[in-house]
Amino acid sequence: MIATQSVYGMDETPRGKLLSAAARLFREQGYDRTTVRDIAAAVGIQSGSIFHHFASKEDILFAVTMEVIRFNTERMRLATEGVADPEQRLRGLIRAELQSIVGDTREAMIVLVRDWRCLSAEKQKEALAVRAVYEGYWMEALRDLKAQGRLGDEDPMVVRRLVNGMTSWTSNWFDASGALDMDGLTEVILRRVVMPGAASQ
Amino acid sequence: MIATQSVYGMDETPRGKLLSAAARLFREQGYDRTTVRDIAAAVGIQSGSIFHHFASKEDILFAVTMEVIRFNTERMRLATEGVADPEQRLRGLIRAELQSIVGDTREAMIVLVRDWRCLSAEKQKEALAVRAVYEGYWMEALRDLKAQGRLGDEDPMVVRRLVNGMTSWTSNWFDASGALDMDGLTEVILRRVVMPGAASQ
Amino acid sequence: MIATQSVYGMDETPRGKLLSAAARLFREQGYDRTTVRDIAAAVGIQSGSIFHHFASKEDILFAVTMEVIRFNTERMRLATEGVADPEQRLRGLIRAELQSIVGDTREAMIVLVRDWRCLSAEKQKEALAVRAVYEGYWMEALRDLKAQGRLGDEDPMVVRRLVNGMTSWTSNWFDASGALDMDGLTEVILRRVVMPGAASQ
Amino acid sequence: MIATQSVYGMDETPRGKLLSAAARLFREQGYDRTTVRDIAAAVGIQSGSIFHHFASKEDILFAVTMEVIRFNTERMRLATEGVADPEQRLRGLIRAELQSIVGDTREAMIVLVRDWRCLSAEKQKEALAVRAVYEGYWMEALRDLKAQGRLGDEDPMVVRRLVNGMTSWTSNWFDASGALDMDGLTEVILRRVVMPGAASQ
DNA sequence: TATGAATGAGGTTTCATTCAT
DNA sequence: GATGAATGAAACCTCATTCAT
Repeated sequence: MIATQSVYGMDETPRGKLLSAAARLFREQGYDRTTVRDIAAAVGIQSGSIFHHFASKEDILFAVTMEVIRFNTERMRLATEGVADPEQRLRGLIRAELQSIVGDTREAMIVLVRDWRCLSAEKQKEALAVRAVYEGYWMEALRDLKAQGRLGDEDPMVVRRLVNGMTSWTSNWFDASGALDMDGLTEVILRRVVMPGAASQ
Repeated sequence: MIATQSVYGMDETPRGKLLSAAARLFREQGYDRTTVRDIAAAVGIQSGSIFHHFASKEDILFAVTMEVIRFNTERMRLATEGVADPEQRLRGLIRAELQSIVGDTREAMIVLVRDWRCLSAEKQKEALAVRAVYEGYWMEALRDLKAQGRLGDEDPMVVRRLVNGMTSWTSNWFDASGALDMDGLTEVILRRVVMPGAASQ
Repeated sequence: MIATQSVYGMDETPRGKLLSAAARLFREQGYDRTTVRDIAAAVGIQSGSIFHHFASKEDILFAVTMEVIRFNTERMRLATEGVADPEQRLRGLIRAELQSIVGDTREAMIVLVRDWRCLSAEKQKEALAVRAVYEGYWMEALRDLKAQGRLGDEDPMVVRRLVNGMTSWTSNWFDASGALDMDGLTEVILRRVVMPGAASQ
Repeated sequence: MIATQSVYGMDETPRGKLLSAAARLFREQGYDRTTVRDIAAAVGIQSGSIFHHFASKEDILFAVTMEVIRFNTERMRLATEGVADPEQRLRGLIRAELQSIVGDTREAMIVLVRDWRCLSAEKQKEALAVRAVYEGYWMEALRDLKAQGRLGDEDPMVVRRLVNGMTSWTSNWFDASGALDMDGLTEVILRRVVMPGAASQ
């Protein structure tokens, strides 16, 4: 269930190495405080050379954003495809979203949320279009769950937002080496969503 | 239950007006992208004059941070004081935290979360010390609730973090003019925490 | 007849000193090859300080352009006002234009012609509007001269352009310390315009 | 009388295409604002490949300069050879110079005048040496004309410079599709030079 | 010959902060 | 307290040129 391949485009090419380094630096220092010299130094080239790969600093942020959205959208697809039971699908989505936020794409996800506003309006729009597919997987599972009466009276959209809040916030506190592991946390969050007494898979 | 007084220190004094303007600008543009000239212009003075009120730009961010933490800590105190039933206390805390995030201290709360890292390590530490009181109210209520068996098997600390995620994230989506109002949302969140079948207020 | 006051705006203020230095450097090296550091160094300030006086490097070029157009337009006005005879007016205009090109505003005039294209389209338009008054003095004199039959069959507009070519080009060859002085050259050019046998002043 | 062959060296070879493209771009944007990438893109190669044809960017400007000087010097030779009457020779020279400035070598001639200073002192000297032949044709004709008394008291050298100004400036205003064509303009300029009452062709 | 990634110096501009008035 | 010119470090980005392939 856990994606093990590396993020698309963050490979061993010069461009891929730049993206990985940029994601890490953006996460550590924030987009505005990371200089192109920082990024260049992290991969061992001169700052001017960056502009053979990206048109501007913002373009690097955009690339990081798009790669991580695409990668995690694909992860959501894999987490739900062929799974009939909506609760099971929801479990997969929560688990996958946690994985993206505290696991392999951790750096880029934090950047995505925090430095979103550093993208121009056009680029935000472009990224949102891709992001819509991602949210589609969630809404489909939650609506199915509601149809089965396992969401009580709650609005699936509101539930999605509350879950999104719970998962996003884990970047501020979750410690993989602590007592609670990712599977355990997945179940805790799932219990916040699915009605306990209700019928199941 | 809703605090109506203005945030301490964000009054009609020159200093207070600077803080209000800074909070708004920081929220709109981010701390790094807001210049001291922007802030000065917003209150009708010259940029050099700001340094008669604050030692540095970072000091303005720190002041905004401290004011909002102190103000909201006081709000938590008021929301719980004299309330015996832990569920009722929790309801008050959720309601108050939502108020702080999407209501009167909205601007500063977003800044607090997003631009936290722009504070020096020392200032972060100082702010965290004050913040501890705030978190104390939450943990007390949750532990009492657990003692009553109304939290199931969940770890109160984990629950607090999930709730914090849910409330914080509302800044990204909650619309006060929508179908769901703040009291309604309070109940939805409360239901994610308190066991349904269990005895109550 | 010769203007002796200094060019408006190129005075002893910081801004004025910057404009004089910029005009000289632009003339010597061209606009593109002159750096703001060059200009700043020429007046003994740091490069960043330039931007308290001008919004951009192009703005400096624009200021030089506008000052010299305004100054020389005023010079044309003085050269013709109260002079009834059109040949005499034309003599004054030629003399004044030579003065502007090889005399006191020499630096800026060369810049005006050569680096004109470095101005944005909007700024070019704005400068041209002011320049129109300048050309008005010429056309008025030449049309009066034609009405007196002292221009033969020539089109006054074409004559103006040929004169403008002759005067502008002097910046490439005229040597004030040579055998031909400015008054002498004025007469030579005037003879290229006014029909010899015709009646005169 | 009008040269119809293309400028030497600006042929269909890679080098020739580069020179044509460079002349056009230099004219449109100025030498300093034209990048080697612009030039390379205009002929469909990569910027690095330019340096197989020219040692440096300045070398391209120098080549454009030399080609156009050589080509127009040859045009002057053809315009005067075998013509005995000096006025007739002068007419040919004016016509040929206009042709070079507003006709076939328009782009390069504007560059020659405007970006002359972008050449190193050595290259300027080398180009001037070739240019001397060109000016020789003019001085010969004007001295002969003076010897015939058809230049009045004017200094032939000064007259040459005034004519040069008139012809050069046409690049700023002459419109081949206007009422005045190149032959008409030739006569207007010629009348500025040759004494009217004097004997002629 | 052609490519295209890389260089590295240098360009314009920004901006928090200082300080004489 | 307020001003506003000045600082000076540092930011993003450009671009002629090189060179391994």
